[in-house]
Amino acid sequence: MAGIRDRVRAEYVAEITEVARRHLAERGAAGLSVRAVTRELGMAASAVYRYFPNRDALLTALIVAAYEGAGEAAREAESAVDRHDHVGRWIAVFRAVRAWALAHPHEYALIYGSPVPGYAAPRDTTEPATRVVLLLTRIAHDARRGPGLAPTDRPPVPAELRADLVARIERIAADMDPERAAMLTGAPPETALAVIDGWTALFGTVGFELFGHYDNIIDAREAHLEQVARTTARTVGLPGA
Amino acid sequence: MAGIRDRVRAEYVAEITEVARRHLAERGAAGLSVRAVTRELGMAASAVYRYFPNRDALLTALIVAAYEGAGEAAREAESAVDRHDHVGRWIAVFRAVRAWALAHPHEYALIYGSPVPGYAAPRDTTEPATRVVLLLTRIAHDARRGPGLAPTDRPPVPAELRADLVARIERIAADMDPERAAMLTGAPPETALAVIDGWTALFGTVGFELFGHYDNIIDAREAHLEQVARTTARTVGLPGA
DNA sequence: TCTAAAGCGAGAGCACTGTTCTCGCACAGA
DNA sequence: TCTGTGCGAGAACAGTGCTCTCGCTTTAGA
Repeated sequence: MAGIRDRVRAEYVAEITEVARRHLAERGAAGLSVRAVTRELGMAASAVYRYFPNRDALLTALIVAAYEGAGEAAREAESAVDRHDHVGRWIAVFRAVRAWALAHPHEYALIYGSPVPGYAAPRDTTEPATRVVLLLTRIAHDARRGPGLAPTDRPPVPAELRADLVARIERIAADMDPERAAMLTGAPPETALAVIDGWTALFGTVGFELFGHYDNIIDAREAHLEQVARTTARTVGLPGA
Repeated sequence: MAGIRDRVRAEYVAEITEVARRHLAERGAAGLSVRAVTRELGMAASAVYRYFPNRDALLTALIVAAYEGAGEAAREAESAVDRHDHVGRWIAVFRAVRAWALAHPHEYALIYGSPVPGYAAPRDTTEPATRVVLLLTRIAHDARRGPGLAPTDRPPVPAELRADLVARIERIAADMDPERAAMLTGAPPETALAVIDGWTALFGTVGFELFGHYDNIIDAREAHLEQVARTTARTVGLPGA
């Protein structure tokens, strides 16, 4: 039975996380101080250790929240587009991720910049981290099942990479419900690779913009990101791209 | 006149930077402590402030060193390839950057992960940061001047992005010596865009590998990066890709 | 060559950090 | 109603970046 104490506890965890999230948004991960968070909440610094074992655990909670925020922004934007307009859905995901990143730069940096706590991502973060790439995979899957994917002009995939992709896809699909698994196993590895590379191009481009690597090189940031979206959509073979 | 004092001073700066670089490589940017550095050098913590105004300035020196290390690794690998093998040179750059990143993960994270000091990159870092993209640009330029670039299957570049690219290229070329400027102004903006996107794909892919985003998704990392190199080389239009 | 100025290293000190420990208090469950 | 557990507060520790002052050394100029 979830007693009163558990309820209060969950509320406290949420409260601490929310204040920490705001501090992160304002000052960045390096400037996130558990003492400052507790100060704002009017509690002793040591009290937070009843809820989070250490600062890294607090950061991990923020990492999960950030992945969910980005994934949710992408999902929402994509779902607003006509489901038969596959290119439109693909571009919507790109736009939404960029918009989310610009609105939450520190949270973006936390999840797609240098991993700050340690090197091994905690287990809890792996599932929300895959949301966007799964969304892109679903779009490719829908296009393949519908009008079909257009032939693409890509270098042949070497055997080693091909075998690796097939093996990985099967292992991931094995842990999924059948409906989602079919989304993965149905497509040829070339398509999976194109989706992965499109996903990488999305975050690579947004990251380069956000971290200043395009300063003095590209000014039309939005137009550029959309061009990257169109180019990767064509590489995947989305019809009409 | 460069007095003895200036010489000693330069040596001290180099010594501090070197120890700091080693600490960075071992413990990462977050674990870089100026006190620890001075301790190892047997000097008082306050003494370092005679050479660097603050910790961020020390980090900036390390950022410059890291950019130079990555750029030098790329340049060296590229120069070892037959200059007429444009695809080979392109792939060599990709391989070299990845190898450097794997060998220097914390330094890679410092320059291509989240910007840790502030948001505006110090002036000194902008020049070394462009080395790799300039190298890729030169390869495309050499191919265009030699056998010519193959036609590529890309979505048309919208007018806004096109105009921005042309304007940016001219502004950058205006600050260069004529020989290097020709490398930029000669090519159509489509080629420049393909090079920029290839550069982005390179660091996006390497970053995703290094920061764990490919965990459980791609295992054949080297083969994948080379596939990305081939794909981007084809998008640029390098003959034979 | 002598002197004033500038550069320098050491040390103390400040305000801050994450984290641990101990102490009472309050409350949930038997 | 009693008791053990969970909890918050506060002190304490080791560490951080950084500033300031104090003498000493080296430099530059008259």
